[in-house]
Amino acid sequence: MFVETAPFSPPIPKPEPFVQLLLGDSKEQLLALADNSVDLIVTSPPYADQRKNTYGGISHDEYVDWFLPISEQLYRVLKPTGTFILNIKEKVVEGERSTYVMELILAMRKQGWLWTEEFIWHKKNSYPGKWPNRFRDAWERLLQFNKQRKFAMYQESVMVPMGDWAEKRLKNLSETDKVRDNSKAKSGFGKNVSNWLTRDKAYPTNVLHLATECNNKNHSAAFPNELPEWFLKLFTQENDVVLDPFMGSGTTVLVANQMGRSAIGIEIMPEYFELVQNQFRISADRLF
Amino acid sequence: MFVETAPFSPPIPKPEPFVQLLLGDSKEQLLALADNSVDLIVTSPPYADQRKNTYGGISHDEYVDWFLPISEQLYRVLKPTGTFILNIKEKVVEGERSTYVMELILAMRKQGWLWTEEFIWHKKNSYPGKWPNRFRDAWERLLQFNKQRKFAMYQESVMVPMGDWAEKRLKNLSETDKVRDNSKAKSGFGKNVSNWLTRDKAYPTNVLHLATECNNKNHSAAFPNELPEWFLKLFTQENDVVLDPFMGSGTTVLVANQMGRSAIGIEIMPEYFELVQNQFRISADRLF
DNA sequence: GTTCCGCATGAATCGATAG
DNA sequence: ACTATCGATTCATGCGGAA
Repeated sequence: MFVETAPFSPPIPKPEPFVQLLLGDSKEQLLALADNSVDLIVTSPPYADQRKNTYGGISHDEYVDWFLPISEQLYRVLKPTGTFILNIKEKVVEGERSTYVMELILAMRKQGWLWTEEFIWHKKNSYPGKWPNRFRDAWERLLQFNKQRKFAMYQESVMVPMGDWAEKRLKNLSETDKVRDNSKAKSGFGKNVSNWLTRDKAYPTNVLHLATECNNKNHSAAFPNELPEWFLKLFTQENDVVLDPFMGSGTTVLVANQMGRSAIGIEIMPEYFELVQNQFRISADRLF
Repeated sequence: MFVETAPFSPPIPKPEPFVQLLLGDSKEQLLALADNSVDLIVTSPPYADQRKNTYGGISHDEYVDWFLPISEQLYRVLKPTGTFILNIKEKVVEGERSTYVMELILAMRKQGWLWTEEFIWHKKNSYPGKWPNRFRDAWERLLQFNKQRKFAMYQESVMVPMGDWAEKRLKNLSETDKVRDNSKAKSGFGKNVSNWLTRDKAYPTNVLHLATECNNKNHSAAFPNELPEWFLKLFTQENDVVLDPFMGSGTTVLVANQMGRSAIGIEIMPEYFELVQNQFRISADRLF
């Protein structure tokens, strides 16, 4: 017979992922967000001297000064265990790579940010073209910043299948493995073997191989779904809060919503803002 | 009837590639070289806080001050149309990526160098390991510096045959790539393939996919032959002069010699210096 | 000659332990 | 407290020997 042990206790409040879209300038709109309230920031701000016709084009010598007040707000709203992923790449100015990204990293460190890692996004199908003294630019930076050395990271969620060699390797553990493990206690060795036997996946590296999005979303920046998806898996769990202060066509917030994360998006251009709003209305209509 | 137009003129001097190996500190040995005499510098200096047992290990806060006098000499000896390729990567210090490479780039620009490009060397077989807040580091920087905007570049020499490239590329697609490619990415890839069919050769991008050399050369740095080979093809012709101020196990000078380029190598460690000397003696014995 | 398979090892990084 | 050394973790690659 079933016994109700706590008949009058209220139901456990099930956290419901929310979506919050803010129209306006990032620097100002961020003021509406509470301190230490965001688990992950993933964004691709307008690059210097690019997308002039849509964003007004911040020149590369003003870029750092323009970005620092925003990154200061981002620092405030991010949880201590949170992560900030910044997708950026400097363009060529008078035959040289511009140095504003490096200057930005150095300046953000003075703000208190830790520059934890630099992931490389290898764009497998980069835009074709030919120049007399330059090849196609096939990569972008994905800068990881944190507030402290210990931050939330769920590595298992982005593991990938191992190579074929694993099967052969697992058949009979080589002497090398045994030798390398011999300093360990016996129990440790046994544990290690069991790890190997159940393992068919390997941890990825800090180089991501993704194609750029081909379908045009009426937004000039090509940002594949896989990019935010990967970082969302890696740095958040369900119901965590994800922020994109430069929402654009909404890739990050849409992916976050689909993955059961709460999403906050800020966008200054009304066209893009409404575009994303409509996207959410469409999915809401489908759900109800 | 054949008319000798200049019967007494001396025979046109056939330039003969030379090899010059200098034992000692780079900063001092470089003084022996003439101004504007080198076509290409390809080098991989000891990274900060690394290779302590062999090179003494320059700490990351002293690194820029240590390197600048050398890069000043390199600037002097490089031809105006020459190129300087610097292979380097910062390591993690107290949970953060060290910033000394960025500071070096900024300082070298003040010396007069143009920071033309940053190639990415994707190390397919990067060092394994697992850490609570970090994945394996699978890439290094290949910084391109020049003295002027117009420099010698032979793009055609590094073009890859289409079929071959596609074949190799497809063969090399790891499980990781396959899994991370969703349908969209595949369609993009396929679209590109159809484009390739109309052409014979393709220009590469600024991302290089190479494995580190595993065979032991009694030198701690893993530097595959393909790396200097690629840059030698791209930035030099036969009989041009190639310099490596941190010769190490001699990969760059040996490749340069095999490719019919003149090679100058500087190395401070007598063991490595003799190792390279012996390599050249061996190949000389084989030739004569 | 090929292909297959065993094997060592690499610019790594973190945390614990020792001086 | 601060630095130096050591052990544990882990995967793609090329070589050499074997089939």
